[in-house]
Amino acid sequence: MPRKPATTASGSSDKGEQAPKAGRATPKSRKRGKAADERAEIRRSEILHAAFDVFAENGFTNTKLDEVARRAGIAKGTIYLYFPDKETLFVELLREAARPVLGGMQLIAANPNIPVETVLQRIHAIFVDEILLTKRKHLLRMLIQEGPRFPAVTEFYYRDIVHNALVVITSLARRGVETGELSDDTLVRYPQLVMAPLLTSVIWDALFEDKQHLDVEGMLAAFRKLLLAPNREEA
Amino acid sequence: MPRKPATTASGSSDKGEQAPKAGRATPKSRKRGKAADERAEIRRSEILHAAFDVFAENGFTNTKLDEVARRAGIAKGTIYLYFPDKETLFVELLREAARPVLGGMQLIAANPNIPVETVLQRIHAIFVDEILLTKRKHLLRMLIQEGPRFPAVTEFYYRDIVHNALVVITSLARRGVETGELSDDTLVRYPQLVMAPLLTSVIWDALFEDKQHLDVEGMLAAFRKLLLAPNREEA
DNA sequence: AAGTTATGACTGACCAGTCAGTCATAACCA
DNA sequence: TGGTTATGACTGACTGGTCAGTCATAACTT
Repeated sequence: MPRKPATTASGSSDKGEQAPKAGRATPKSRKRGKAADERAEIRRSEILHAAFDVFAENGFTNTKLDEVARRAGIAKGTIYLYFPDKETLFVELLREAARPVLGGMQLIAANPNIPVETVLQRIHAIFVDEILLTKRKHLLRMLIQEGPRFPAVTEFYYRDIVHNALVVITSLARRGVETGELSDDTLVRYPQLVMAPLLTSVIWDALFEDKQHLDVEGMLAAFRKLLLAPNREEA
Repeated sequence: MPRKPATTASGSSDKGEQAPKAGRATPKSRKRGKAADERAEIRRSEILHAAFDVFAENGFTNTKLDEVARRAGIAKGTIYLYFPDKETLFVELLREAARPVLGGMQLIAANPNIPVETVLQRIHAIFVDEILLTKRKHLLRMLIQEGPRFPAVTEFYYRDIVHNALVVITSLARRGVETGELSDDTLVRYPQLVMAPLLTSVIWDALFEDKQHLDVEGMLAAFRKLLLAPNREEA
């Protein structure tokens, strides 16, 4: 919950002002040339980068903007030149973090006629490389917990990531059924299943990996085999 | 005038006392009869019940003990007569919440020689009934996010729930392999797979259910079929 | 110099945890 | 039994510390 503003009883200098809570707050570069614009963009991403680390480590509420500023090597006030408030910084961060996964997804979607097994493998690989092996896994955990508090975030993730992924998987599954690579229409009806072991991996990694190792690659491979194997005839 | 001095001889009875931060803090009912002990137990569970709701709705950090007190219909101070601090209240709550699942697990473990399919079905059913269809699903999401901050919690959950479940599933899988109900040893090597669609369901429910309905029972059934079906021969 | 960007001390809301004091009930007394 | 005292569960105003967001001022750019 965004804490109340500090309502300083200062001068009455509000005259319309910014529309409430509307995206970008980058220093208004009216006359700035590309040099300054570039610098601003760099600043912005420096802040996002620092924010990424801190949010991933501490979650939304436990992240202090003082800490973000410290890690970015700037003063706290500077953050507010680039983002209107903590929540927006958080949302932008999640948007940013989604990019590589989204990109990978689209890349896969653009390439039809590759064996179903290969595509599944690639989907799993993207997830492992871009999430499980990076700090993004912590953002994912955050999303799981905090998502409901930020409708804009879940909306974005559903529309731009989840829906896309499911479409890709579903059409893939359809093809698999037609070509006989898949034994039934389970994946067509429940494409979410493809992501299930991935989510499980992230959760296991965060909570229990120190107690018992989980061979994620192995599990994913075994899982794909389950999905594919139409029939396992003995010799 | 804030707070009278009036030095009542109240707090002069400390002699060793409990070690700091160690479990129970129930009002020391030394001479109280069962009536009072009972009342204390009721109070305790009233607090836990209120805390359950509030923690489930808001997560750890966003839960205000003032709110817990309000919902329990008591004063905030009273909470501290039963729990030493917020964290302990939280941990006890999670312990309490784990019981039914743990119980169901043990029940299943105690009954060997039931078809593998049935056992899997029961494991899924317990999870659905006791977690997905209750507010416990929110606690589970919380655990996913906050777990790493509370080692005592993950330790407890691993030892008492997860490990148990995996043992049950593993031995079940072994039996399945022997009897031929399972086509290979995937589940023996990766028993975590059984839980994967369940976790996915909880996450989907929290984030995307309002955007797209997921038929959990159907997905679980389809998934079990994948696990079992050793071969799907056409007629 | 004029305008833009950066700073960090400051403000006020917020909240976990405390403790002096209250009061219903139990225990004791005549 | 009726009256008195002791008990301790309960209360909620209060403290100390935290932190999002502000703004007067400084530093830099052009």
